[in-house]
Amino acid sequence: MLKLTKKADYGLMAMKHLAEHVDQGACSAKDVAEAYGIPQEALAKILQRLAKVGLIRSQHGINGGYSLTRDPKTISAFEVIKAIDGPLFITSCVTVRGECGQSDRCTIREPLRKVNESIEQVLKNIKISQMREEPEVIDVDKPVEKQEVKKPPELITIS
Amino acid sequence: MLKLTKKADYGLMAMKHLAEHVDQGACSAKDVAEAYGIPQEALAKILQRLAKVGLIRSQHGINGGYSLTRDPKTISAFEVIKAIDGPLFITSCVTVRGECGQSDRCTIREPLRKVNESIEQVLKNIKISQMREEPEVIDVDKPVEKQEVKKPPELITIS
DNA sequence: TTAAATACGACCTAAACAGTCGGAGTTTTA
DNA sequence: TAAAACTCCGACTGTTTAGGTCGTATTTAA
Repeated sequence: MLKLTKKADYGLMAMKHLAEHVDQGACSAKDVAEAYGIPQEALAKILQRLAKVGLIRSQHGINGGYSLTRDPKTISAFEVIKAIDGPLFITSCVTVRGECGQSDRCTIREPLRKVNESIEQVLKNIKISQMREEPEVIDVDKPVEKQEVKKPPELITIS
Repeated sequence: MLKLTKKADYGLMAMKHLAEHVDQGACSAKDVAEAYGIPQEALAKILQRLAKVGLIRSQHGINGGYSLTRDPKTISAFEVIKAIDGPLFITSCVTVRGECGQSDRCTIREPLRKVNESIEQVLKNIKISQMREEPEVIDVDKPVEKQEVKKPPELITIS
């Protein structure tokens, strides 16, 4: 279905939360979990993985928690997702060795690899600091004309 | 993990196969399955779904099978994947109604929706007729300098 | 020392994925 | 025209994986 896991979702939310609270020291997993209604233990495990790869640092004990190690402007969604879900491949065929389980000549491997690269670039280009909820409300019942015209700089090309 | 299902993989392979054999009438599910080592019945079901949405037409009886209904230049990977796996959303939050199960204010919904749109565009821009295996061999052991510079027109921007 | 927090592993449940089976519908051919 | 050969079609079943829970150990500040 080509969708992100919930863990990755949670991780992105947590990273954004940490980015918005850099001034007030570390945030505990409990705080973040309660803020968004995420199961505490599940989030804790995610934060541990983010800490393991160095995206955030952990602080034990009272008033401990997690805090960013870098400027949120420099942290991409790709890094976060990769840390949580592992390397993301659009298809099971596309591995490092490029071995297709079923057939020797899966004829669509190379084109899909390019698509994969494109998606990686999209995710690499969006930073934690950019992830702000726009106040725009999208009403699906009353079709607004301008709704789809609002993103001229969003330009995608594939060779 | 953000990966395609095998069914979508199979579907794309089959569509490409049909595109390459438009001149010789319909191809049976058996033929396609044997050509790529795909379980026959599994592929049959996929082809059925593609037929249901009108991307291909089915023909019963001897010498029957499936054939494209449109020019492969006009069929995008997005259409095929959507027909097989259903509407693809990068995150479980992003539904039509935009309701996040856990929390009322999942603060990353809008940014991820944009990413989702970008990925859709990538998949819409690649057509079945374009999916050809390039002869270029990528050797991961011997790092080639030019390897990453080979795609200047592959340009992606996100606002 | 105690309370509050992370760290880490094992375990369980539910849902989606991957594949299989028998049945229904067409076309051919004798 | 009727049976046989070939194909599509839809329901069904195992297996994997994601998502979440629990328990315990470790660290730190008050």
